Amino acid sequence: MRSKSEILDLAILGLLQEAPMHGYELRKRLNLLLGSFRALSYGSLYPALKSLVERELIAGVDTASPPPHALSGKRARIVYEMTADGKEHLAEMLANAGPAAWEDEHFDVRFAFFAQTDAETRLRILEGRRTRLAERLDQVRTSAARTRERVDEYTLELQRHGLEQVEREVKWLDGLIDNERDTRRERTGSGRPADSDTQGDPGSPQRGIEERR
Amino acid sequence: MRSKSEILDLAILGLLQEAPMHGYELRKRLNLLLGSFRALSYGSLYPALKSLVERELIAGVDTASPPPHALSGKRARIVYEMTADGKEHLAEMLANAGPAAWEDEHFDVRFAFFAQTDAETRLRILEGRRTRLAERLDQVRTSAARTRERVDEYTLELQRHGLEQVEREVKWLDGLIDNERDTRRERTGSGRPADSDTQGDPGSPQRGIEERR
DNA sequence: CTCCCGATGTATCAGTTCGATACATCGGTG
DNA sequence: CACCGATGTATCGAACTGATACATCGGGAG
Repeated sequence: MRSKSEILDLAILGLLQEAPMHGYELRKRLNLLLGSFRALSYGSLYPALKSLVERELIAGVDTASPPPHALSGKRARIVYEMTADGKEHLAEMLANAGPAAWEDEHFDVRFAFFAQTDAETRLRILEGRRTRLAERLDQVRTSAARTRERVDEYTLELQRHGLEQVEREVKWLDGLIDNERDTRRERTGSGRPADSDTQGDPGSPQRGIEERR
Repeated sequence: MRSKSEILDLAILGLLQEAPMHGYELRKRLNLLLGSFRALSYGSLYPALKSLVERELIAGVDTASPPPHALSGKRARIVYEMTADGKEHLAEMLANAGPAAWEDEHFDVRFAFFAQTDAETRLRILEGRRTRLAERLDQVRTSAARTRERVDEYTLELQRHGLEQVEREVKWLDGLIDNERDTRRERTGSGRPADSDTQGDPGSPQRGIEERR
C-alpha cells in the first residue's frame, strides 16, 4: 500500500532536489536512474505528483499561463519544484533507514540518492541489504537441496544462475561496505589511509565521495 | 492485460503436467521455480485457476467430498489436474515462441519448461532473449554516455553494476546457445542412431551442477 | 512552403495484481 | 490439552500497469 508510493515520493523529491522538472522528463530520468529498465508508468507518476502537490511538498508551475505579456513561444508544460516542506520531508526520509529500505524495490532508489545520505545511514542500508540477500540465499539453497532430485536440468540451471546473480550482488555489496568503512576511518582520523584496492576491479566507487553541502 | 495471465497459465499448466497439485503447493513450487523470490499472491493464483477450470484446461477435484464411504481423515483440499484439452493447449504454448517469450517476465518461465520444449523453439527463445538484452545494453550505454557528467558517483556505480549484471546474463545465454547448437549438431551430424532419445534432456547446461556447501 | 511524422508532453481509465486478512484444520511440543 | 506454526482455501480494497486520447513541437521530404 504505502511501500510503492512512499518510495516513489522519495524518488521524485530526490530528483527535484537536483533541479526542477516536468513530468515527462521526470519519468525519463527516473527510468534510467534505476539501472536500466523498470518502466514507471504515467498512471503512477501523475497521481504521485498530484498527491505531493496537495501535501505541499512540491509546487507545480505552469510555464504557459503566467506570462500574459511575453508571448513565450514555449509549449505548455508544468514544471515542478520543491517547497521548503518538501526539502525537510526529503531529508527526513533520507535519514531514516527502516527495514523496508533494503527490500528489492526500495534499495535501488535509496542507493541512487546516497550522495545526499549521511555516511551512517549509508552503511546501515548497505549492511541491511547484505543481510537480506544472505538470508534469501540461505533460504533458496535449503529448499533447493530438498528438491534437488526432482527437477530437470534446465530448472536446475535456472536456479543455479539465479543463485549466482545474488552471490555476485553480495560481493558487490561487500566491496561497497568496505569502501564506506575506509572512508569513515579516514575521516575519523586514524593513520592508515588503507590505500590500494585489493583487486583491480572491485568496481566500487573510488574514494572521494565527500559530502558537499 | 493478457501478458501476465497468459504466462501464469503456462506456468500452472507446466507444473500440473508433472503432477496434480493443489493451490498452496502450486504456489510454493511456482515461487521457488522462478529463481528465488518473486512472490506470486493468491489474489492472482486463484482467479487464474478458476479461469483455467472454466475453460476446461484443468479440472479441480475436491479430495474431501468424493468418498462418502471411506472416512478419509484427510483435510479438505482441491487437487487440480490437467485435461486433454489442457495438455493440447500447453503443447501449443510451448511450441509457440512469440516475441513476448523473451521479455523479462516470460523468459524465466519459458526457460523453466525447456525440458518440455523442442530444440528448435529453445534456440529461438534463447537467441531472442539475447538480442533483447543486447538491445537494452546498447540503449542504456548510449543514454548513459549522454548523462555521464551530470550524475554523482553512486548513481554511476549503480548503473555500472546494472550494466554488468546484464552483460553477465548475455554471457550466460551465449553459453547456453552454444550448448544447444552442439547438441543439435551431434544429432543432425554423423550417423549415430544410438543417441536417439525421444525428447531432449540431453544437451542442457553441463557446467552448472557443482557442490553446494 | 507545407505536410507529415516521430518525439515531447499531460492526462485518464479499465483491467490486473498485490498485500492483508479471514477462516479453518493439522501436527507437534511442553 | 492448550498453544502455535505450518498448511490450506478464499476474498477485498488499494495500488499499479498498459493502453489510449489528445495536443504541440521540430525537422526532413517533396
